[in-house]
Amino acid sequence: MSGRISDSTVRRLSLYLRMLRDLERAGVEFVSSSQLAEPSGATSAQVRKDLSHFGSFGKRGRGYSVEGLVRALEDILGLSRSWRLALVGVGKIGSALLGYGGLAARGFDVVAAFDVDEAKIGTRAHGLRIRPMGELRPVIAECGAEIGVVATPTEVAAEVAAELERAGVGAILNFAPIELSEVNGVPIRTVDIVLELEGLSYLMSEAGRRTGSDA
Amino acid sequence: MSGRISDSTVRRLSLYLRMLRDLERAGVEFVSSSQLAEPSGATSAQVRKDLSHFGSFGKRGRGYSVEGLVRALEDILGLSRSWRLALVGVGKIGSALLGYGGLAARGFDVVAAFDVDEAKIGTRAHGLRIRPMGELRPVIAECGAEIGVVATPTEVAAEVAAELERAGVGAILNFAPIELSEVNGVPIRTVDIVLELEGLSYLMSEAGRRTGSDA
DNA sequence: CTTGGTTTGTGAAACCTTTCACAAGGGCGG
DNA sequence: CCGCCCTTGTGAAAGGTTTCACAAACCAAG
Repeated sequence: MSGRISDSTVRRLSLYLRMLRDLERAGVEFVSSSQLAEPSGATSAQVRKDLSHFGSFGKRGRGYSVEGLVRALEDILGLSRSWRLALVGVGKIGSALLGYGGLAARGFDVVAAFDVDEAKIGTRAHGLRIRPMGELRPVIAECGAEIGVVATPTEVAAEVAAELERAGVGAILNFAPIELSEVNGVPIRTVDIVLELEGLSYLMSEAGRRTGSDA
Repeated sequence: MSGRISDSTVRRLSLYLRMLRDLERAGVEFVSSSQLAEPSGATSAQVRKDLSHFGSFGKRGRGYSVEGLVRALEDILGLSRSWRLALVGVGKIGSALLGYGGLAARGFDVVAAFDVDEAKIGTRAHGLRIRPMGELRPVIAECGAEIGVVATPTEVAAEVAAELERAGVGAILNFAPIELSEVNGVPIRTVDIVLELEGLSYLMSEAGRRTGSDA
């Protein structure tokens, strides 16, 4: 067991955990790998392989204890604790994040928000005071935020990410449509809506080319 | 050349195109695969392989014509036209999308918006009238939207996606934290912020385990 | 026209992920 | 306690993606 775990495996673990929590709430006690596989579009073998990287959690002939596996996955994914987020850029996307209750509900608390806009600084957005960029380092140090969120215009995203790293965050979530390069081992995930739309555009064009070209 | 193109290849093509457009704006005429590779974190060989699936676009010894490759990639990705989006759910995320100019700037126009909330229906958000869910089918048919955007609560996301499919969209972008299964060949991309954060949580916990466990 | 420096396009190799298939183990009814 | 059915955990096989490495092609200079 163990080794380097692929991104896709970790993604699936999150999906398994989601389903397991639903099952736990529903009072189910045991679940099989094939039941677990269904909602994430995986196969039962994949579920078992994914889990086998971390240990042996099931009972042969019986399946997995829902409660046991929930705890195990929370441990593996680092979700038995909550994480503090520092948001940079309180524009459209930043505000939406602040107002999105789903984050706090899943253990991701936005504890600080920053912006360059003088008009916004000092005001409150969803109960959080917006601070000037100059305070980024001390405030992050003080409140102990572990994850930085970049919700700024593209032009300054790289600079902001670097500043967040210097401020000591352990990971960065980026919403700007730019590929930020991970440095100092601080992992970065980019959520790029335009990229997703372009992927769909490709698939639709491709489909059109296949069915429509022989007219 | 050609065959089934992987998701990751298509993602990279989008990134190449972004860089190429910058270069075109800057007046650069030729670019090599290694220059093109840098910002997306790919290798020069990967750039060449990615492009080779679609044809032969470069000149040996010289590189790629920036303008030529921009046009070629726009064609491949289906971006020489613009696409119409129909948004379902004008809550936090939906509003942020409506207000985000980056979409229209890149050829993705939101042409219709729907919600169940009686208080919102009939009002305007960023210049677009919000319509009741009951009008979804006729309105989508009328305005010819090709892409449906699901920005609803998780509980109704699957139902909404199915309804969008029935209304005739060719692809779906989903913001609800649920894995929607593609049916009838209508591709679905999910943007799942919590999943990304959990991925970061895993990496940070892993890093902590490695460096911190031998204390 | 020839030579030298450069970069593409591409098979082959290396690497990584997913699927297969089955032995090993566990529970339950009798 | 025994035998049957079920499901896990896992090597091996298959399938896919990335990297390597080099011949073929192009440009420019002489």
